[in-house]
Amino acid sequence: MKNIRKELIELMKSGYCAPRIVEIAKKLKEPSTTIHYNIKQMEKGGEIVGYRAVLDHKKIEEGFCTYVLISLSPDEYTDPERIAKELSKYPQIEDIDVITGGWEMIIKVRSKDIDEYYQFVKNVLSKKGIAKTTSLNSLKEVKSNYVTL
Amino acid sequence: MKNIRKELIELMKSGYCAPRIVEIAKKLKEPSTTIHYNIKQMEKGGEIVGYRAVLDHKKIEEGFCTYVLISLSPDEYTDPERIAKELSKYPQIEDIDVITGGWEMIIKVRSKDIDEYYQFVKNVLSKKGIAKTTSLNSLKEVKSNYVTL
DNA sequence: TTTAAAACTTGAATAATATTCAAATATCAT
DNA sequence: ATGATATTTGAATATTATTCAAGTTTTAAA
Repeated sequence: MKNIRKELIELMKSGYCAPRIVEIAKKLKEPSTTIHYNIKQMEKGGEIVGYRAVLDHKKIEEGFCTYVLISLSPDEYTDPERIAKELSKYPQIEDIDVITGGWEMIIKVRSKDIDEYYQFVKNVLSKKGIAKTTSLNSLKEVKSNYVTL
Repeated sequence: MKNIRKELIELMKSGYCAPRIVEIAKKLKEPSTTIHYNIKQMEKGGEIVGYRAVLDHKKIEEGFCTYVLISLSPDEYTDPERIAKELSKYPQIEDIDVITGGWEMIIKVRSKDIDEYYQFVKNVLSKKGIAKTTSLNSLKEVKSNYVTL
């Protein structure tokens, strides 16, 4: 056995997928060439950024999901995007938003378990510029990526 | 013109997409039938829930993104999933998690603008059982769905 | 260690789908 | 109104997914 499934999942997490033009055409009762044309236009226009698989993270060793509210140190207030972009390279992070309210940033992190998450906190969230973090751990994922689980 | 693009987007938000088996096979340098077999197995096993388009919400009239921290009233503590499941039917909500910490639930909501969001708050977040909400508005989406924007 | 069942891999053939093309139609800007 | 640009569409072609059957590996139990 080759155990390529981890690699498969990594690839399909953010690409290597495509729209099903014929199925959409049937659903909307339009010619498939019309659907094709419109989708290509939306890709060119940037409305559609890509295509990906929706995964059940409990089943792929990523069952530990945390939302982290992040407070930056005062000297970073002027450019929260700098730290946000630095964080974006970590594959464990699914979402990053700069926000209003009592914190400057929120991120969504996926790890195998609390031990792996602790490693992530030590390695990534200890960066200078990050003053304080509040971890909100997911007890039950009810809806993810518009899909009710 | 038919303006089917809204419908296209709604369909592709949570389905009507598929993996690109030949591309994956080339990338991993494996026969496409092997990739096909393994992906089908992961679909049957539930690791892969579906396939969807990743969208630039700023460009599709959904530029207003809010994370809402939700406190439930004490009599709902025993079953936070009941309200979570009720909320899951609203198409504006991308994610719902029951969480630990100072709140019982977090949701991610997409709307056109603050007016539309206000309608959502009035219509949806006024449900009995929800005691208090804290809205964290996204000022800048840096990473979404594992894709850096 | 042997053995049989189950799971996985793979190439060849086929079925299904995406893409290209060209012509017709509709929309837009002036 | 009018020319330019964008969209729709069917037919032809190119590409890709799927099925199938045979071989191989892994697993579990004696």
